[in-house]
Amino acid sequence: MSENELNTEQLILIAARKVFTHKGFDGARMQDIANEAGINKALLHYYFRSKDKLFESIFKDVIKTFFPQIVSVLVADIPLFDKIHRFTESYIDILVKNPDIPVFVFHELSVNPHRLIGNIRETGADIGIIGEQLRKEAEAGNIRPVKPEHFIANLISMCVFPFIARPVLMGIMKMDAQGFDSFIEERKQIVPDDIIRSIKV
Amino acid sequence: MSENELNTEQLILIAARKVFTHKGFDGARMQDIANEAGINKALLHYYFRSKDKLFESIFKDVIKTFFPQIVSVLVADIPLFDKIHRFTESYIDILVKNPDIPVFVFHELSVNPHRLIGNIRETGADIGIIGEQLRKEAEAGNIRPVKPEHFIANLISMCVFPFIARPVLMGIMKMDAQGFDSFIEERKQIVPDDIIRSIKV
DNA sequence: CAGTAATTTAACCAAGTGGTCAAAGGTATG
DNA sequence: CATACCTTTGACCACTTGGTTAAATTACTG
Repeated sequence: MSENELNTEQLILIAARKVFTHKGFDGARMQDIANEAGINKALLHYYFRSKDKLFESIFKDVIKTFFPQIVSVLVADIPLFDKIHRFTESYIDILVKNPDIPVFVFHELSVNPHRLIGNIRETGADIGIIGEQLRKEAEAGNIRPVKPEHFIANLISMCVFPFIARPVLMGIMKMDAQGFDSFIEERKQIVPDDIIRSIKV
Repeated sequence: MSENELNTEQLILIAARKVFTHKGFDGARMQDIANEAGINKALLHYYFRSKDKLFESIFKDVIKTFFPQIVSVLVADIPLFDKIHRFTESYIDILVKNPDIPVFVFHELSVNPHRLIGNIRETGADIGIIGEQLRKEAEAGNIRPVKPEHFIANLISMCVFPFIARPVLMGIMKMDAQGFDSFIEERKQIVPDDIIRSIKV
């Protein structure tokens, strides 16, 4: 077997991720996933015992590949304004490659909070470091004092929301798919600029 | 019959809205809705022919009661900075009363864009007026020139996103339900302030 | 109050769902 | 080649689903 050939388990995971993120847990059919993977439905139960178990694998995987990439920039030891620029750019890049993830995650979290919230907690995301950085910059007189909760909420909101509201934004702004892509590309500059303008003294 | 007594059709609509917005179309069961309304399942099909038809009623209704309230402020003939404050306050107020609506709408739109996008188009939301206002304010030297698409995207993002990401934000910011409410209340001031700071000359 | 129409119900149905299982096919090891 | 083990499959099952229907109940109307 060649190196780049995928084994059945990987094949299932890829197919399941595609179907679950597109249709959600309730909308996804085991048969859909089997078809997408080009295998028999019973094989899904052979590798993963149930739909729930399979879903949990996917959800865990999505969270574990998403959050750390984002958090790593936020807690990095680099100047604040650099950090804001880098965060925006890398976050939007990830989202361009995975545009369905936000709606998927937030919907599942909303429908089933108690069961899935643990996966978020486990990531150990912490705003302590960025809070400290904001405090120091304010003390040094580089920015005005800001609450880290709102700073982070603003930053993440402006990056993620357009991907969640894509069809609505395309509607009210009369953009086609290509127009939306340019719009997103522009935001890599606009978002950090506006954020920095809003915190500068 | 007293005035405040609801007829069966209204009863169904209220129950259906609750179940659909909580569980989504795929997760909602006709039996759930019947139970919630305290009626027989067959009655749902008597008043609304199918699950699809019932859902469409709810979705249309949600869109029609949501969008106009938001757009009306955006196109009102009031000074820009007032408008930003009023928009934020009224939008957040609506969201506090209907916290599940954003995730519901965006998920359904994401799972079934072709079928539902018409409901958005019909609202006739238009950013022309606010675009014009921004242009004039920039000409008058009150703000710097900004692209209306990004201005609106920023404004809406910062208002709506916290409601979409509520469980995640509560997790990383270590807030309980009450803490989240205060956080949202704070944003009525923070969001317009930050937006205005970002566009002032 | 009779009779007609609108409303509500319980029982039922066909299709689709997640899940099981025994058997077949494949692969490594002695 | 035999044997044991892992992988894959088609057929199947119990249960849930949206939806139907005929009968029962209620409301309206002359």
